[in-house]
Amino acid sequence: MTKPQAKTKTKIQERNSRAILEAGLDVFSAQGFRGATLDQIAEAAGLSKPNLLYYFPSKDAIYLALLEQQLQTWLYPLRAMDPLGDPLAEVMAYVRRKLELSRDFPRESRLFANEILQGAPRLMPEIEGALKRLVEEKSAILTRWMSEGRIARMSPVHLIFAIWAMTQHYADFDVQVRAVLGPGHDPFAEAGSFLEQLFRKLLAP
Amino acid sequence: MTKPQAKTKTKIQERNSRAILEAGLDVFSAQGFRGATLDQIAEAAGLSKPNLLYYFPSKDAIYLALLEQQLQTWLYPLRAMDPLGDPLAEVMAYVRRKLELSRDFPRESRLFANEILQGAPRLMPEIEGALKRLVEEKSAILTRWMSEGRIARMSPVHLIFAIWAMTQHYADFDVQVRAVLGPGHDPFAEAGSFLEQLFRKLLAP
DNA sequence: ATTTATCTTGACCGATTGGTCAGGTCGGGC
DNA sequence: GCCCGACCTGACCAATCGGTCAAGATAAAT
Repeated sequence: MTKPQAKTKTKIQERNSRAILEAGLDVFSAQGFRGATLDQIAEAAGLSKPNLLYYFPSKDAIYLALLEQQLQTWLYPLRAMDPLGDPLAEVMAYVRRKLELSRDFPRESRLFANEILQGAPRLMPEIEGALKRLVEEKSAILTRWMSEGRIARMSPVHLIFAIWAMTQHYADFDVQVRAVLGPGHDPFAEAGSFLEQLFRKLLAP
Repeated sequence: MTKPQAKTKTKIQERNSRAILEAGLDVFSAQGFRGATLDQIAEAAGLSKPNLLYYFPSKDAIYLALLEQQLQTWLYPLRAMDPLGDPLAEVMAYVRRKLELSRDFPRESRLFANEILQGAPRLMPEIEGALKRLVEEKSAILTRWMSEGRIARMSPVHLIFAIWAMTQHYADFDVQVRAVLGPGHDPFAEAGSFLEQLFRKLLAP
């Protein structure tokens, strides 16, 4: 009777919802929220606009569903940093995983970049809440490792910022990176060994 | 008889063109090209929309004028890197100047970030031309310094990318940086000493 | 086979978009 | 005072925006 619910989805609901989110990711990540249009998303999803609005009540709902859906994936690598592991190995693994995310999910990276660039109007609660707590938790671990002399002493939060900045740069500014490098380069492979070198040197006590 | 030309501007032309570009910078940097509207720009400039279009023929023209106007300022710090100077001091000075640009001109930084995020449709010629040549020129200098053993050996282009990524991060993702740091922090001051430490250690031969 | 809930669409709506235009106002030179 | 070009505006336009709706097509359950 009512609009499709999350529970007990039919095959068609499953397929079309997925197609809409996939199309929305394409369009929102490339144009930002305001720049994207329902017509673009509908066409990319292979649906008519009214049919698209049969599955999601509004443009806003699609966008919010995308942000929510991708946030956990995006934070996972930092969550995975193990307080019991070897400090250098843990940080390097984080850098590597974050760069892999940039390489394999550049649209998701640009989706967040667009949102934050425009003041994070819809993501601010998550940033001030879950993200801030996660950074504080991992900062405490980094600080402990530093005071134990296992990695060099520095601001742990700005270390995390540096990892974010440099890995996401290769996703968000991909066209600039490729244009400046010119043909015959593999940006992500080169970035991998460059960042390996950079952080290994930086973290050495 | 014709529309106002660049040459022999009247006082009013001077004042209104400036107000439009200032307002356009505000709106375009906050909303991106597609998200910005002429009404928003006109209101921010204190002009009516038809009057705004008396000074610039189109939305596109305002946007292009802004990109062009700011590009030189944005590239200047890299241009200023002196091949005859002390390698470490020159690179550190570049980092410092780039961070100052992020601090003092965050709107300009976000304007470019928005443009490149969306595939640099209007800036690609400049990126492939002037910017690429500039990076190649400075990369050659960095490479020479490295082979002379004056700074550590690494990919010079990715070193430049790292400087861009980390300094612009503090402008483009300002709201995230402040939200995660919480109150009682001066992001740019902290970033200054963090980046000083990072690059000094990285560049040490 | 018929009912019933799910799925899909063309036509449409008011609001907003970038942009036009005819005509009005203003200020400085004569 | 008058004139002329620079400056400014209300009214308007076609296109596009996010979203609605009634009715038709399709599939699933009985």
